[in-house]
Amino acid sequence: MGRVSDAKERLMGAVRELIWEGSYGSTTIDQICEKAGVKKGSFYYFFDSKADLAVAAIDEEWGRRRTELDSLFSPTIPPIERLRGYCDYCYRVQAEIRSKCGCVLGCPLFSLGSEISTQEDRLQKRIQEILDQKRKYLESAIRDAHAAGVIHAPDPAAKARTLFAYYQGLLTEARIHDKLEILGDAVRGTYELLGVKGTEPVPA
Amino acid sequence: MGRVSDAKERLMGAVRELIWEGSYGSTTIDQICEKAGVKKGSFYYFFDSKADLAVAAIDEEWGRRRTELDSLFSPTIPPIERLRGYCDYCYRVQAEIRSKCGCVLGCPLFSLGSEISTQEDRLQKRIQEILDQKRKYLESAIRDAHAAGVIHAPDPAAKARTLFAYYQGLLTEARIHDKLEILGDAVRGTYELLGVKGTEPVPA
DNA sequence: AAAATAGTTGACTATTTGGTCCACTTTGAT
DNA sequence: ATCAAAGTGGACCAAATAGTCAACTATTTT
Repeated sequence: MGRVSDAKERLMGAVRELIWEGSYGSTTIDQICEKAGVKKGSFYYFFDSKADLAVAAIDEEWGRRRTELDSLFSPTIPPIERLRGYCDYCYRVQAEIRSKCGCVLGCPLFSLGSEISTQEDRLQKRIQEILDQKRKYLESAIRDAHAAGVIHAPDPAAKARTLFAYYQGLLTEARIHDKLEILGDAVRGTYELLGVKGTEPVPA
Repeated sequence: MGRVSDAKERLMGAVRELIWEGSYGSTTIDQICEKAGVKKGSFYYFFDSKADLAVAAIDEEWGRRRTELDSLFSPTIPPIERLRGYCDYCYRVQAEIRSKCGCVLGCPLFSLGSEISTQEDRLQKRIQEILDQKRKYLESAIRDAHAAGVIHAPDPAAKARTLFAYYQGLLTEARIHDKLEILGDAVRGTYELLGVKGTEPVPA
């Protein structure tokens, strides 16, 4: 089968880091190659373009994230607990990245999706799909919470869209302001938004 | 006083459009000059760099937006009405841009801020400041609403952060998915998030 | 061991890009 | 009318960038 190599994986890792820490537009193929320790010839042996690499890199990463989310959103966990656990998870991820890179970086998919929304069609499509899948986790937790009578959410899909927008907004604000504390509001915001019973304002 | 020119303004307009329609990283100085109908020599006569131009362009635009927001958030308007009016305004702006450019483009500041968060310090600072100012409109409407007894929000700053994150999340989703309808949820989301009385779920 | 497969390398090209320079032109003020 | 300030044009440069290619090397299969 000829010689084997992990250059492909190194390239995917490199582009992920560079885009997340900087931006898609500001990362060059030369930079990616240097970070991955791979020559340009090899880059073009594996990929056709930066966009092509980005798609592969995102897919690979999503595979990993998905299993983490599967366990965070396990139906064995009470639905509101799942959301709380997800908030904690996001906080932990950002805290980790900050201690490693010195910056809060937010959600790589959301930032990238926003950046290239009018360019790179293939990449954009993939990002949309993955974000849609992520929203499903929230939707199902919300539906279960409604079924359990913990919240009132007759339209779980709509609620999930709202909650998802809020989460992504928070993460992006955390990136823009480089402030981890911003994410500290996530759980409270979730409860407010869903009107979780027991934490509601005292009715007037 | 020598000759006068609007080349400076044309450059600011051009960079705003290019960044909004594409991204900061993908717009080049040559492109900006071409769109503005200005030669590079003149560009560098007025500005030191792309980042320098971007700061000026943002400031200029913010001056205009601010007066619009001032009237949308006039204290003479009932607070919840202000928020509803703002949602409508956002929708109109996006609908307009879509019919002009063919795409929903979201909030230029938020997208830009997310893109360059780890680069271009001066620009980033300015974006943070303006976003902070925008949040103040929400904060004051929320405070007034609380005072009027229309909502329960003992910490208006916190509520404003939550609502702002939600709005920005929605706008960015609208950009990412190029879907205007996403913004149709804004008013409902606002009411849910603030627990506006009269639209609350029936208590169990 | 040979052959086929898989991956590497670095030198190379063409283009784009940011940035400079300065002679030139237009305009308002005197 | 003239002079200085304000702005323009475009040639020019160096560096960065995307992308190509053919010769080379390492590994597995037969």
